[in-house]
Amino acid sequence: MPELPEAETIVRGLRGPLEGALVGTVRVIHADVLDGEPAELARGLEGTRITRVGRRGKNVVIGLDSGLRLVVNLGMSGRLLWRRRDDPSPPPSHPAVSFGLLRGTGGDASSETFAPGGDVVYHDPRRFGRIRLLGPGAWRTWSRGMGPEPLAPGFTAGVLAEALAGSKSPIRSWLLDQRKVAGVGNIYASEACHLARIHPQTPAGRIDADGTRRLHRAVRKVLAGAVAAGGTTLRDYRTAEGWEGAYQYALRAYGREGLPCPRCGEAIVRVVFSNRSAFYCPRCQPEPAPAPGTPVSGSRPGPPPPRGAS
DNA sequence: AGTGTATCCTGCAGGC
DNA sequence: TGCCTGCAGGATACAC
Repeated sequence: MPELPEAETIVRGLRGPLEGALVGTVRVIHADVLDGEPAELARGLEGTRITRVGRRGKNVVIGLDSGLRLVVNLGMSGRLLWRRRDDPSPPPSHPAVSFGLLRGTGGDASSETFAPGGDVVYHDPRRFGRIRLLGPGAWRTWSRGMGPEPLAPGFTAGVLAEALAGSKSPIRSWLLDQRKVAGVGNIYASEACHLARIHPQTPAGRIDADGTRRLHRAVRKVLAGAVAAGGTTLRDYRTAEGWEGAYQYALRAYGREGLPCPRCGEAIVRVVFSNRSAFYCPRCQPEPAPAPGTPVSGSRPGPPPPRGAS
């Protein structure tokens, strides 16, 4: 579910209430979302101070004054909700983990007093999400295993071109690989390909220089636009405050099978590969030219050529 | 290096 | 209304 824009929106909503607060009691309702043991999580969190809330790819990262980081991957249906103590709305229906927060109420550093401020609730009906507590070394290893942040200044068209080179993977699948670029999921992969006028099954390494520039611009424009809209709510996603995003109204291709392409009016097509749907416009995003040596599509020349014939 | 399949789960929409 | 099937924003392991 949540991709980079959704994680970013959640992070922005959590910063105010979380940064500077002390973690109170940790409750684990469904231990299967944890990487470790519930007691381990409680030991690592309780009594520590949250120093900053950030993001890496699709993951929400909560930094603690102990040097540990709580890394939350929301999977398909995860939500990270902030609930004030006096929130009258019904509690989340599928809490998996929650922890209370204590806020300073005054006094100097040695006599500071704290009061309960509310709860952070990790809600996840399908429980595909993962919560892990990483020390500095494990964090570095984990973060280095992930590709560049597509909205960071360092992610240039040149960087993208270099990463694409040599890959035979369809560009939609390539974009979903978190080791290549961090944070792109199935919605924004389809959207970026549409905006860049690149067929989702184009081999990544065969996108030319102009196509690479278009794709680079498209990835950033789509992600930044979705961040500005507060993310895309199709069903599960909510902000930290429980609100829906608005980018679903701006989608150009994803989920729009049979509807007109906003650019040319042709009906959007859905194709399934690598077990996931991709949506594209067959007119704006033409089939990639066949690789050199590939027989022309449609001609079935009977028996394949003998081995070594080429 | 790639692809397809299965797996982890629940909820929801659609067909009958 | 109930039952069934298929589908869903992710990540990973496996066989080929």
